[in-house]
Amino acid sequence: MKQSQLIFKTKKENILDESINANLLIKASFVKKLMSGVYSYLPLGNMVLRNIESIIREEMNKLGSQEILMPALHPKEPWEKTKRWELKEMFKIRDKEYGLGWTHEEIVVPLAKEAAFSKKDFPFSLYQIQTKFRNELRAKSGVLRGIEFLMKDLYSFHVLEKDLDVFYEKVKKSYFNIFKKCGLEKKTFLTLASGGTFSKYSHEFQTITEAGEDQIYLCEKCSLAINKEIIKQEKYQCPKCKNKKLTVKKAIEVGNIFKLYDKYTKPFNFKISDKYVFMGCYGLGISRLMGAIVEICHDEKGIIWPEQISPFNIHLISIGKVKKQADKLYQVLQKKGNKVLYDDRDKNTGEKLVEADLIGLPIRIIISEKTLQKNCIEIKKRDEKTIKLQKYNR
RNA sequence: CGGGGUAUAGUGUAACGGUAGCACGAGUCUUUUGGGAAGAUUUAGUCUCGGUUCAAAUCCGAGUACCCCGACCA
Repeated sequence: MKQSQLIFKTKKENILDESINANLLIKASFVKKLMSGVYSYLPLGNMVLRNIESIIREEMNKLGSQEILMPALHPKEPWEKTKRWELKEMFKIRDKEYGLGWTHEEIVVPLAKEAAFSKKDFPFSLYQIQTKFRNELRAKSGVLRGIEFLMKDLYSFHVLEKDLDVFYEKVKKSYFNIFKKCGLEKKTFLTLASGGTFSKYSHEFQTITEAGEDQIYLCEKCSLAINKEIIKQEKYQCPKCKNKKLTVKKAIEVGNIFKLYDKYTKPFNFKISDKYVFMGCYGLGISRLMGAIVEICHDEKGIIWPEQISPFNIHLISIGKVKKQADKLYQVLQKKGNKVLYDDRDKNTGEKLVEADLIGLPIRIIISEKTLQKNCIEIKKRDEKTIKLQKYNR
């Protein structure tokens, strides 16, 4: 894509009173804040979301899960069955007869019940990538905590409890594959959290960052983390290896998985051979992941996108009067299968370089009169300081 | 949802109850072209509703929005 055609341009001014992710994403025009906790995703930001989605889809499909898309607009009745209609998370609209979905157990359980009648149908799982609405009265921290946000939610159904256990463990692994591709693997920890009334533990996936709103207690021995709720029950020791030296860190919860057992299959009377179906749910905040990536992957100059997340892999920048040669190089790079953002604008060099660092694509290629004199182009990785010259015959 | 604060142009700010100004940004043109360059020129604002007053950005009331602390959450 030619940068001259990018409608939303980077901003020079810093945004005050905002988190790092909001400042950088707004400044580089990946997002635009519409109101507190609600953002528009502009072309570059939208590309990032799509990239995160495709990483997730790949992993979900490996789990054998099938993708569906449920409505965001829900009727009151199923929520009354589970006694969750009155929870504060629900945005109620149209004389409070409809609600905007903040999770989808109430919709997916009746859906699954209609489809699965015999033991042969099990186990199975369904997932969706969809906009959720959650009536947080205090949205903050940029895209880390929206009242409207993009989420992947996966629901699994099992006749046997041990099948639920097996699937649950598979999801854990699959989530770590996702975090790895998102460049968050070193900072993201499996965290023990309360399972609510129906199981001892659930698991959160917490990414360590100063922007995080949670505190986790990290066991350096077995890299398990424990959240605030659990730490008191466990008397300040690691439940796994009994280590008492725990480090407190600020973190953001990017995912949460629960064994729900029959909590939601019971109210909807979803049974196979007279026993309630076992269920698990597995959430992953996609827009929140985007924010977490920015919080982790940036320097004082701007964002440093991990390869698989970046909207483009190459930022081609022309300096000076080399339009013909640069246009040609743009074509050549694309033909080799690269996704290229081509800064073809007639702008001051400094501005182009500063903007490139801000936007944060993994590889920067410069073509200028200077490099062409040596029959070269200049290649620099965003996360490295060294500049390499590479032979290039125009 | 509890507590506190703020509201003037895209952003940041100024104006005693008496002419809404400055800087940055953005647009156009020219020059410049290896780290947000220079000149010329243009653009745009008092959150909403009500009250007090000869006169309100300024004082008062209500609403709304935003920010901060807490609670909750992907």
